[in-house]
Amino acid sequence: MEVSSKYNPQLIEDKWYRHWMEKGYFHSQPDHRLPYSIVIPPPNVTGVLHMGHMLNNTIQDILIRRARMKGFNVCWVPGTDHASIATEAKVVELLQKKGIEKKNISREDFLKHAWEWKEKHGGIILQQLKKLGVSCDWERTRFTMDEVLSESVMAVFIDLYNKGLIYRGVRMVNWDPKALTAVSDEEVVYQEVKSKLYYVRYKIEKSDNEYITIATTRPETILGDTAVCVHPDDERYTHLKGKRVLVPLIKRSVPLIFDEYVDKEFGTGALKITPAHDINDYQLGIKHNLETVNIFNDNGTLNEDAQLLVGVDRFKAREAIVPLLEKEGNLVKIEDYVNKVGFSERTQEVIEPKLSQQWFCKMETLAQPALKVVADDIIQFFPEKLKNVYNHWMENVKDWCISRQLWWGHRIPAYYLPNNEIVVAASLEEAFAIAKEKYPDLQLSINDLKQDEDVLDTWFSSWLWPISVFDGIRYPDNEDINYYYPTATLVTATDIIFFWVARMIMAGMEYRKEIPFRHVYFTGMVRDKLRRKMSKSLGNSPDPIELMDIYGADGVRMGMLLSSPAGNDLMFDESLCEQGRNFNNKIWNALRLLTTWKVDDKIGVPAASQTAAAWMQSRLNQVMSNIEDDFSKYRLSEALMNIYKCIWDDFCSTYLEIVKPAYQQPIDRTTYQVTIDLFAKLMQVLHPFMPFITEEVWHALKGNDEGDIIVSNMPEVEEINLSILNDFSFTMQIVEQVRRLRNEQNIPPKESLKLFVLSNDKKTFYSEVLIKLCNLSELKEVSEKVEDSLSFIVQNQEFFIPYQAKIDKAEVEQKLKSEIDYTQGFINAVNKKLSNENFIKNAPDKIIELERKKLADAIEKKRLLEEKLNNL
RNA sequence: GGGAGUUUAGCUCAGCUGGUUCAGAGCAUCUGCCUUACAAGCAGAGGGUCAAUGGUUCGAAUCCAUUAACUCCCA
Repeated sequence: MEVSSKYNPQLIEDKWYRHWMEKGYFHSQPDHRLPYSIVIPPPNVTGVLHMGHMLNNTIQDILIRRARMKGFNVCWVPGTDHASIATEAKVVELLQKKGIEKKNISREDFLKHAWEWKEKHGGIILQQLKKLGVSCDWERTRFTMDEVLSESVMAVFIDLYNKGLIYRGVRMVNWDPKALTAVSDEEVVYQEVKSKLYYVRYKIEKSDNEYITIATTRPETILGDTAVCVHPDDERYTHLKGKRVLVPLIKRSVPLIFDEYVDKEFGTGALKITPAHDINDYQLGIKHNLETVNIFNDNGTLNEDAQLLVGVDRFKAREAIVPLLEKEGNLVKIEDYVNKVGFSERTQEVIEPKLSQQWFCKMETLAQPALKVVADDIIQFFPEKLKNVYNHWMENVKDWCISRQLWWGHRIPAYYLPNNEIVVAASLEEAFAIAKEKYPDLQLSINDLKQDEDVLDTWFSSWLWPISVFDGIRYPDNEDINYYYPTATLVTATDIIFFWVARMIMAGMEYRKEIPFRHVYFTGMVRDKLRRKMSKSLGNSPDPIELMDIYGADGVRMGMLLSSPAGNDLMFDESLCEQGRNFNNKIWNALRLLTTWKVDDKIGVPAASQTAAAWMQSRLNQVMSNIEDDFSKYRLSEALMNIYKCIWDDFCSTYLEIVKPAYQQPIDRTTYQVTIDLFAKLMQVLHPFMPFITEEVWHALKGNDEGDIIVSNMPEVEEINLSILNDFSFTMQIVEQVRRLRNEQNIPPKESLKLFVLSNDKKTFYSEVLIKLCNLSELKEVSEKVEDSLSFIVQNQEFFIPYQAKIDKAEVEQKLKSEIDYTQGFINAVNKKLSNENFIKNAPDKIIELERKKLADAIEKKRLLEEKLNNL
């Protein structure tokens, strides 16, 4: 049969994915086996597949497939989250294109459009993931707004409210004037921007012509100033104690206050205070009992209370106020300045600190158990260093603003009564029943109850994910949750350690009294090779689907994994995928070689093949044992590199070259079978990394009767014969020397050579392997040096190849001399060490013994080199 | 401003509780090969003052201190 010399992934990947699905291998039900479960970090319904998902899901699939082959009952739950802000923004935009304004339609109509959008676009990313080969249990696909998950969110809200852990209050929140909603502290991204520092003078009230000059980056907020503050120790201002100042333009009289909060060195040492529009000012306002003047509308324009520039956008106002101040003569100067400004992660809009009524979740009591399980290593982080980050946040945790002024999401189950009391309940009817009982005098009708207009932060559903996907909130004792929880490993990105990981742990401890996962594997950020984040706007992110078309899913999986230790950013480069593709091709060609072999039952096993098989078996076991260790430490790229080298170098370049029969010659039955078994085992070890090609090769090797590799049993580590490994490695060192000399002397591989060994205290090597790999016509021991030959030394054993060499005597002499020098230097160093009394006294015997052996070996080596030099 | 982390070959990274010739791997580079599985390949080679300085030690890439550069988190 003619098989292409180039591997073509297109032909097989879809086929095997369909096959696995048809066989139902991805689906899991609780049974007697040990469970191994993972919940996917739910991608956002607005998203399309990007390189971060590729990395994250490749890792999960590797863990899942390996666990499956190790006999666990494996369950990987896929799903998506509803992404309040992002989705609402998309839907608003879509409606705008159709000429519909959100404010002109009802909540119900808006939600209809949103659901429509979700049904149409929400599943794209999961479909795309299938091409990558992910073995998720698709029958369990969940969405954070599914009925089960929504009811879970409601139940948790009500429960926490009843426990007093959820409250409503006026706080300074991060307001997104574009999305018209509050966002949490974690959703604010601080970035350095070039701005200006404006120096403005405020007149001292009841003085003739005395002023105090402040510095500010936000002159438009002057209109909301209710104080000016200086440091109590600042001598420049002590004489102003008890005075009041006049706010420019509006001439509002405000107190001059003294507080240590002020940095004397910054600007003029005098700070204007706007409690409604800055978090620090707000706190000072409370402390000093200041008035609060809110000058902004929700959309960031100035309101009536600003008195000036009413209706003007805050950034326009910043420009517009300058000439006004100038005209009034109170603008002292303007300087260039760089400061950090908070942007909304979702809309990129500059965040406006704003006082508003919001719902909060108290964190402190929830944080305690969550801190402890990580501190005690009941949950382990990979890499461990992220424990620090986690602890630091948890120890300083602030209450979580959980309300969002949006429609798409879980509507807060709080109902307001005409007397301004609040009832929290799962439904209007329940709330009504409670209200009636609580306030019988009110004569309530159900229409008197008004539900809160806001929805909950998306993370308020995500933090329940490991429980709610198994319906463990509504039915805490159901079979699924009891079996699959806690999950094995969470694979996620470092940047959502607070958003998500920390809160999931809190929710787990609160609602299951148990951790949600044992291990957390943090992936880094996928960057381009210039270390820039991959982003749509930079256009530096390759399209994953296209990549898989070019290199195959297996190739891309390898590319993702090659250089991504846990927690490290991954500098992605397409050439990594190319390496993956090349590896696939290598495997493919090894398979092609096997298919060309004719088996002859009559021939015996050649000695070289027997040796090669024994060695390869030990070697494979050694590699598998290393991989076992790698996995226990989540060193996945190391594990992949180990199997990569084992297949390419050990199996293909060495083993196959030894057992390969001469051209058109048959192979013996035993070697053939051993080779197939070895190859199949290698495929099993590789399968979690490269599911498609390994399934294909497995079937080509074993036919279809032995089942599929995906559900085969991962081979166990068996005996590792170290003496075979050592002797073989010595043998290969000899092979390398012979090849090197061939290279140097331009001796073609087809020309056979003789090799003579000087028989002194000889080390064991495999002559049959030497004969085959070096193309030797003769290999024998000699008692004396061989004249007219090429010679080399391996581990103090001298070898000769009779050959009329074209040798540059001077060059060889030079080389030998420098090697002798190096060896002498080494001898001196070891001697010095050994003659040091303190070394002999303090070092362990084992080390001293080693040093003595090093010395003896080096002396012998030097003797041989000198001999060689003399013989030239 | 507070905290954490990183710095080893051209690139991306290993190097555990100091001790084998410990300075490693993959890729890239160079040289020679279309050797009947594979040029997406084969064989071989070169390449590093382990960021800098000082200290501890018989012995430091590894431990400590200081400095520098970069990265991230928090305010």
